[in-house]
Amino acid sequence: MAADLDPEGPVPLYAQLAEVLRAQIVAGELQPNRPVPSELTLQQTYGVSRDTVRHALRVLREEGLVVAVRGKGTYVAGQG
Amino acid sequence: MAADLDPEGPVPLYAQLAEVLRAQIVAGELQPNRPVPSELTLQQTYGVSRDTVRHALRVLREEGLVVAVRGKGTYVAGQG
DNA sequence: GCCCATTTGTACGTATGTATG
DNA sequence: GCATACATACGTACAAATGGG
Repeated sequence: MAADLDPEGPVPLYAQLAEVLRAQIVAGELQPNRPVPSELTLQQTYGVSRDTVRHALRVLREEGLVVAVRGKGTYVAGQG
Repeated sequence: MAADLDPEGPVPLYAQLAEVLRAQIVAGELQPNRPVPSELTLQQTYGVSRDTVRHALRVLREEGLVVAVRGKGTYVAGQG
């Protein structure tokens, strides 16, 4: 599911996107040690810029929910 | 003293700038509860983009060394 | 080893919004 | 109203790492 984001709302787009992805992780739609959609895919899926995508992913990285690997992708964090 | 950054070196500009500012804070050249130079000033002083300046400041914020206050400035963290 | 596509990382430019003074 | 300053968000380009052919 790609719930639309609301550019008009008070919540920044990056925060909205982070929340969407966080929910998918918590719900198990995105599984541990499996890749999150690429930045390009997320851009196209949600109609936002890469800056916004990367800001959202940064939030999730800081929460320890995902791990980015250069040249490969961004993965849902595993057990450790 | 505005040590030049090295765009050719292996260390990212934002990391170099963060290190310069961190050193100034630790050395007391930038004092607690006093403002760090503005993003614009840092851009001009070091000849880097706003993104680079903001990235450097974000690093310092995450380290708890500075606190950004919207509409005012970025301040060296105080004791409490 | 080399080229190429993909993906994340870094860097810069610009515009607009929001808050303070 | 205006200037300053941080926050968000759009765009572009190139570098670096990975993996397939």
